Amino acid sequence: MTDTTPPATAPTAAPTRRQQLRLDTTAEIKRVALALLAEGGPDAISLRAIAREMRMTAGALYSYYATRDDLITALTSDMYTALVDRAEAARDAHPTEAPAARLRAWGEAFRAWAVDHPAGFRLVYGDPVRGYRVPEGGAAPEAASRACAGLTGLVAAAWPPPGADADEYAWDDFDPGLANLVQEKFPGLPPAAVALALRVWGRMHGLVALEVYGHLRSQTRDPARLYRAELRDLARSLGLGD
Amino acid sequence: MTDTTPPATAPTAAPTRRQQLRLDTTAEIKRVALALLAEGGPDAISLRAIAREMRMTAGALYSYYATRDDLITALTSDMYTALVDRAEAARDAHPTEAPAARLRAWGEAFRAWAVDHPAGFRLVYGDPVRGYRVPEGGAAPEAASRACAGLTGLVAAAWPPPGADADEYAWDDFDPGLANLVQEKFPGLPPAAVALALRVWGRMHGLVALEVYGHLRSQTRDPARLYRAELRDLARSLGLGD
DNA sequence: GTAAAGATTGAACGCCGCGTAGTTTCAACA
DNA sequence: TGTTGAAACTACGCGGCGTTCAATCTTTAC
Repeated sequence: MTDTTPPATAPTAAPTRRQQLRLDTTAEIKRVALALLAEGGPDAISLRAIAREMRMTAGALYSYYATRDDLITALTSDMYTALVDRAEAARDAHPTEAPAARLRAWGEAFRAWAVDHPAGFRLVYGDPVRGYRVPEGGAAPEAASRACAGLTGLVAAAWPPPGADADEYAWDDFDPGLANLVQEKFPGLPPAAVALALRVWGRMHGLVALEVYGHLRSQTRDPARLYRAELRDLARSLGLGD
Repeated sequence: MTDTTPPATAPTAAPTRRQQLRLDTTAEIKRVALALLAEGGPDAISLRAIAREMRMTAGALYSYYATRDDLITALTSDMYTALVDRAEAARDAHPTEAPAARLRAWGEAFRAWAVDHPAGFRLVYGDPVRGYRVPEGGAAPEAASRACAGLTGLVAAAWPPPGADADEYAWDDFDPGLANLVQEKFPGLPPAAVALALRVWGRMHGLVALEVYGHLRSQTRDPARLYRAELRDLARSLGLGD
């Protein structure tokens, strides 16, 4: 019964059973960490708590993540990517001919995700975990670029907006990566569109951040309604019909 | 030389030298805590760190604040009050006849304060310190009400806005305290104005929050310019001339 | 079947936090 | 001058954290 042993000619290509288990455990660590995050906020993510939840010891986790910050970084990337995925999907549920609907869908998805995952929102947009230092590169900046590009696309569909921006912007007013991405995907679009996209981002972010951090709930009982009105106003200000 | 000793008829009214020293120390504790906050963020506020800085021991601080949370509460109130003070002062530097200038001054002051005191901004609007539970009443909610009322006043000066809100709002859609305050200060103003004020708040908050948490600095090199444009747009959307 | 490689343990280290005693210092007051 | 009482100090207790390391168990490979 040993004649069918797979040839060891491709030591790295074969997904060994061991590697599979390793992947599963890695995924479970992240899943547990996210659950802890959702329950107790960013500070609840501790290696010991994760290990406790998984009936392991804290030291064992070091086989999977070299350090706690690496784990946090992975979590942040996952959350950010999930958020952008959801926003893009919501946007793409509407045809290109309905730019207003696409814009509003993006905004509503942004808020819905934040309300569904308040701790994730804090992880991505708020104070990171105590003692955590944000690394330079990685997947999180990539997700941010995706978000900016997506918003710029929504702005591009409405370009030029009615209130013509008298301000002049240059491409090097922005992050080179983002500028290149936009110039490539939307040729002919002026840099002022990126500025407008960032403002749109801020406008979508404001009410959601206030709500997630509990500052709206003590003032009004229906933040969703406020946000809907804000999005309607936003689309209108971009010259997109209702 | 003892005949001029102040009469001890008012034992509680006389600010004893001892009480004075106590007040001074209390103030110094807050000052040191704010310095730590500015340097190391909200999590840097610990009784031990404060005591270290003041060449004291942590236990001694318990003579001044019953618990750490009380100190945090006091700090938050101070910061929030300072923010609203600054916004109100900036607004009042312009005459009532220039509502657009008043609105923009409020917004610019809001951002300027946040950029000057990023840690304070996080303390007020972001994640509070680890393990800290926001108390029910106190000065912080009062400052929030002041902020809302101030914004409502700015909205009232532009009422009704051009894009007539078709939405109907009722007074009990909002916090009773805020509703009463607004009805008292601006009689005749419909509740929809409060909704608009909250949206204005969110709009001012969005870009500032992104900037303070570092999400804007990696995208553009001049957040102030974006914010200025946003405020201009905001005033325009309220029907206030430039 | 056995030996290598990997995964996991358990204990330990060092650090930090909040909060509570009991004791000592020292300035204000009579 | 002696008394008093607040403020500060020392010393704990308790808990949690990230991280390391030798030893042990388990799976894989030959």
